[in-house]
Amino acid sequence: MRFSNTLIPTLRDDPARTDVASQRLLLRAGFLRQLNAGIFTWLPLGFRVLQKVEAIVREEMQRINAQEILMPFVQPAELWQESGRWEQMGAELLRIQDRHERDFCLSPTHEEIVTDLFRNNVRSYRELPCTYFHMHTKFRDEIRPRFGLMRAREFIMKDAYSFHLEESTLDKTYWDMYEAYSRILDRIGLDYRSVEADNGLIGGSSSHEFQVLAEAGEDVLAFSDSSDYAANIERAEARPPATRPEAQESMEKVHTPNAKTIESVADLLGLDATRCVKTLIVQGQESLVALILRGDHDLNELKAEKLPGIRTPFQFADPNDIENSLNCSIGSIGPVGLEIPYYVDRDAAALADFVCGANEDNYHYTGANWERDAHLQDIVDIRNVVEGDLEPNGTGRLLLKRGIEVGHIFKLGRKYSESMRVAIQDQEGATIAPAMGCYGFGVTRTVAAVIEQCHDEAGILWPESIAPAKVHLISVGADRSPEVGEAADKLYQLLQELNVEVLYDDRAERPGVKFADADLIGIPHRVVIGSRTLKEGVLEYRFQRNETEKISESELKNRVSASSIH
RNA sequence: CGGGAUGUGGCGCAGUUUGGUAGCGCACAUGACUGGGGGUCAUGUGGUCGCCGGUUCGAAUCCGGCCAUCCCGACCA
Repeated sequence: MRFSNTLIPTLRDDPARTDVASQRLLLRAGFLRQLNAGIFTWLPLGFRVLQKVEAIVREEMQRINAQEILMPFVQPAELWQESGRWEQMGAELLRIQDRHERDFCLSPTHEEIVTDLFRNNVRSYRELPCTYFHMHTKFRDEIRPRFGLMRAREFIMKDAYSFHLEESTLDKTYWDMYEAYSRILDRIGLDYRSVEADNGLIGGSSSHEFQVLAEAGEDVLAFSDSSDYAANIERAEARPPATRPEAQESMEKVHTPNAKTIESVADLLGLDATRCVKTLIVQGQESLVALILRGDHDLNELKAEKLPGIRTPFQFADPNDIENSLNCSIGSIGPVGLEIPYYVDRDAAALADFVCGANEDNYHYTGANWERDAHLQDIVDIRNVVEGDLEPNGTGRLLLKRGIEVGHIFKLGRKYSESMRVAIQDQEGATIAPAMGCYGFGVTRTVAAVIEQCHDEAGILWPESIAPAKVHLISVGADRSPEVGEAADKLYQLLQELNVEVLYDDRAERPGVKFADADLIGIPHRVVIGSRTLKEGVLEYRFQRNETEKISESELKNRVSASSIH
């Protein structure tokens, strides 16, 4: 690949309004261009990286005997109506019509198509279990595309789907997939964690996300400092607190003018927020419902949404409705004498002598105690864990980190096979709907995740596994010294003969420009040929941002081929 | 959808308050000098100022409408 013959429009300045490293560097280094909100063109260098990621994913899918197919991007509405998702999906599903005014959608995922494929073509239990995958463009009309590739509307995902007669094989495929994802990320060279994840509305018994650790990540993950426990904060749990201490104080009503937040109440009373209780009012199915948490804790809406009697989707109550039914405003609510049903978080339930709203504006109680002053039932876990919490089994403490979700595997169960009437006969001739698993891996997002983890001030630092080329060959001063040009051409030739991918910067640019572009592009091995080193009969070599060395041509072969084993 | 911002050559920006017919840096082209970390000088090319309408003798600038992109909140690979 000759630089002079390749579209690599590097930018001297940072593009405007890009505060995520991956987006900034992909644009600056000439890998990617944005066409529209969340829609991108991959330029030659970027496309090569993409293909490398795809190749690794493909190999690992083949290793676990998944069969590669390619399903359509434009899909008829009928299948989506059959599964019920045509109605459920909302605006995220981009709907279009053909010339006959028939409804179609751009595929955000392929459960319907693969299920239809399966029911029309697989007849016997003997063919199960089986797994199909493809790597294809997806379109999700995200409410807010952002962070470049990390939340694009059009993106490439590897999605795999498995079909099973019995749970045991689903379980096996699930863990095969788990191993495959781990291998993919190991091979790329990413620092990642697999975490227990929320299954969302799909349900099922098990779900894991593969999260690449990065500050720019949109997810928060909780890890134990001394065990394997790791979970998305959406579902992470802390060990429940020990038993509640005995009541010491008697309850008193105190005047707390204008103290409407936990912080201001705690300040006013000279107490820590951990001694207070906060009462949030949300929409229930029949009436308003209160959720009671310790003052310093945050509500986890996903956990709350799953409680009986809470309306889905989760919604906080309207402040006017609260005033009307409780006769006091949001900052003054508390469990004592509260006339609507309530749930108490485990940590709030373990408090004694606490402070809470008096259900009367500008008043709070101090020294309140459960059972004596407010009834206590429905003790639940509805808070987000915080750093330092004990992990669920109590052996270590939780740490929080941010991550980019690049993979998600889960067991679908029979949601699609039942709604779409898939029937397979088992050995006894009984007709059953197969269990399914689905396994997504964000290919384009992974490219962004790699850059988030592998870059410095000067540019990208590609791991060798997915770098657009192995060697960046730079000629310096070839335009006025023909020997330099000849030597560089010759080395370019040689490397190609050795099957080493090389980007050859043969432009008549000043050295500074070439070096700056090379730093930006981030190909791991850099070789410079100029009149100085040519005279000495050596090559100037640098690996990533290491010190420059002078090495021989045969040594270069060693360095480059040694690194190709991974 | 709610809140905030921005749209001016390929990129980054000024000009808008106070209307007078578009400018700077980079990039690009040509030439000279220079020659190992984005060099210097000279001469050039390139813009319906997001779109539509209005006010005005005259609009990038004022008014109205629309569109797009970006940032903060709910979605997800």
